[in-house]
Amino acid sequence: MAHPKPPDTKEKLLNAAGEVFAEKGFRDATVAEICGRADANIAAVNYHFGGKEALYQQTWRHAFAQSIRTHPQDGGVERNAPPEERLRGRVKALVGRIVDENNRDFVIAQMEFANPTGLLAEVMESAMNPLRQKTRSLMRELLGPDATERQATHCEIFLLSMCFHPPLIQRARRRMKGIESPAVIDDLEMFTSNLITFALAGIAAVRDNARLNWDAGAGSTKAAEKAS
Amino acid sequence: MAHPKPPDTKEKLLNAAGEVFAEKGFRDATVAEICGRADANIAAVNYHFGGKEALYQQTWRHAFAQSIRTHPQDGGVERNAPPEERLRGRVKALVGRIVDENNRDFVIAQMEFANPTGLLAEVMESAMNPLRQKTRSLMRELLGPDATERQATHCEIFLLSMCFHPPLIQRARRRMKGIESPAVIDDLEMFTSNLITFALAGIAAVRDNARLNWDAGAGSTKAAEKAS
DNA sequence: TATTATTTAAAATTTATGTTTGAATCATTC
DNA sequence: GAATGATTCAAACATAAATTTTAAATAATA
Repeated sequence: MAHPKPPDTKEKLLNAAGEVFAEKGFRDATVAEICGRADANIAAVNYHFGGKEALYQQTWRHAFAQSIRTHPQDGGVERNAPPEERLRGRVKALVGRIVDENNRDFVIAQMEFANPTGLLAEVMESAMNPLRQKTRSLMRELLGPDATERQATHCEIFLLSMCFHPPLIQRARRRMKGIESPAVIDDLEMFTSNLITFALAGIAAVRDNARLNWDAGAGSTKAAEKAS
Repeated sequence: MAHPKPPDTKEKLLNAAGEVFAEKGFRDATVAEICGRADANIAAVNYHFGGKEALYQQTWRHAFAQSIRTHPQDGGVERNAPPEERLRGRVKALVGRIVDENNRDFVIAQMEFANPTGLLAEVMESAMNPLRQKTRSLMRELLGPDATERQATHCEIFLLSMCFHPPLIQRARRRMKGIESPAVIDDLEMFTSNLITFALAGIAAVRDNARLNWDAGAGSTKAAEKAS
């Protein structure tokens, strides 16, 4: 039935496609360039994947899987470690994964968020949901029982924001080489360290507010709103 | 010398261009559609702006200026108010500006960060620098004299991340209407309130670490590194 | 060797969009 | 109210590219 030793053209295409899509986005990437970088014929994409769109989806999946494999999500922290340590592990892993120069999936995901093609919606959702669920339950653990669902949502997005946004800015700065960059993340260890300090204190503060039954006391003192 | 009452075609073009560029990005936006939405002839862009690229730049400037005008940066807080209050004001203003459905400049800027055309690098830099300077000095005030330059940089980017990223996610969720969204920011007041609580505590924690002459004590206890 | 998988080069197909132009229209000025 | 210049218009221009298909050639297995 012909399963000739895979000449890994498919693999080469996935890697080349990762590069090109990450550099130019879906629309500006050309199959010609992808095939060029993969040392493959121009027809290879259609033969192996059936078209540019299918290649795009499989490329993201491939890149994400590889990226997760390289940077295990728990950051090497035991499952039964205290939540603060587990958070530290996850953040280290996440930031490390994003800052990795070989990362493709995050870069592509950013483009997709800013200017969606719609092709990755399901793929990304299904791939990222499990990760987000874990972050969420960890956050609930740290926030304690008094925090509202909304507060948990906010803290979760605050944390992820601090992991996602700085690398984005860093990449952008590098591309516009005109500006000698102060380098947002010049020492990853120190960056994540400050990030954890900042985040744990932030979470604690929100938790303390919750314990006092304020929904984060602003100028307007609103009555408590317990989880839905 | 012919200064006929301006039929504000130019203005209409800037607004239409704002819409279209924010929806599709520079490359996928067509002057045809822009002129269409502006009820102008297809040649109008070239007549008034000299080309699509020049229109893009002027559109961003226009959108940014209008956006800043609608949401004054200090959030209505007195210049001599305590720094915590001034921070609250700035964050409210910033988030309000970004979440505003009429906002174009932020959306365009995000695309530019994720997938740069290069056309807005200077424009954006010059427009946003003054704002960032103020945030920076405010941050130094809150961090006190013991914090390193790097810590100030990190805290600044943490704060901005929490302001920038959540609205981005929210917009993305809305576009992919397939998913009934938990709505990250359903109550702006409460969101900024939690954000401020979180951020002030985070800043305080980093400041306390700095006072102890640790550069944000991670596992590795590094010697203090005072500001450059 | 028969059969299938894969690669190749070239052509087919499809689709577009920014820009220009020269005439027509409008508004102002003298 | 003619002259002048700003603005608008419809149509064509010019340039361009990029995905997909095809049919033949090659390589690899059984």
